[in-house]
Amino acid sequence: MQKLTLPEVYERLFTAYGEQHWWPADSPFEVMLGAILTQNTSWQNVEKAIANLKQHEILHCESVANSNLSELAEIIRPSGSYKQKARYLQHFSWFYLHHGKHAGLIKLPPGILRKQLLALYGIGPETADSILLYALDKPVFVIDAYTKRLFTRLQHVEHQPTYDSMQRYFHQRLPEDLLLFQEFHALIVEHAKRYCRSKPLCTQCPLLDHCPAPTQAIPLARLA
DNA sequence: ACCCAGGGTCATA
DNA sequence: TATGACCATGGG
Repeated sequence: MQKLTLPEVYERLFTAYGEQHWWPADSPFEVMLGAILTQNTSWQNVEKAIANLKQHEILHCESVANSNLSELAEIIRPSGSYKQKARYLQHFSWFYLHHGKHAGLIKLPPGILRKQLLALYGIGPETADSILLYALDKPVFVIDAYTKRLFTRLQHVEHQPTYDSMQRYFHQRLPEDLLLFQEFHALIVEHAKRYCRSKPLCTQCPLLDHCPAPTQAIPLARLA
């Protein structure tokens, strides 16, 4: 059993699952809010929160920035951790309203912009990179718990890799291609949904013959 | 009843 | 630096 290269893994996932059409949203701002709302939360619950925001017609940075905090919290309640996330959304919306949307901040180099995002309350590395990749079209690879689990399992990295080391691994081995980065991460998530702990890897897994212990699930919590 | 979800912050040692 | 508690809804 020899190790698959990253392009080979991508090819297999793409062949198995096809285009994923990420990120599902009507505007870049909706992508940004979705990236915050989906923190440790199923996308199904995020959809409910976004539907509520649309129904109240406040899915704009001016509206969220100026909304009443407790009312905003109730509107996004289905997404869980709703009081925290209401603050996150409002902080981000203020930032985007005053420094992003009309100022030239989003034209800054990705590395500079990434630091600006990371300085915001409620935005960590994965959320920042999701915003950069899917809302602002910057070629930045997104690392999540699924990515860590899969590529630990495929013996590309050691146990408990850090976010930055994992990201460097992908950046060094893949061409800097926006659409590739967008599609690859979406495919990893789709793969994880099909082969998660409750649904062990089976004979239809496109990576089965290169997985050393396919039926042995690694708890996500151990890969944080 | 438990575990998890397209994480992040904060207090503690 | 490295764990652990906490956030909190909804589905399996």
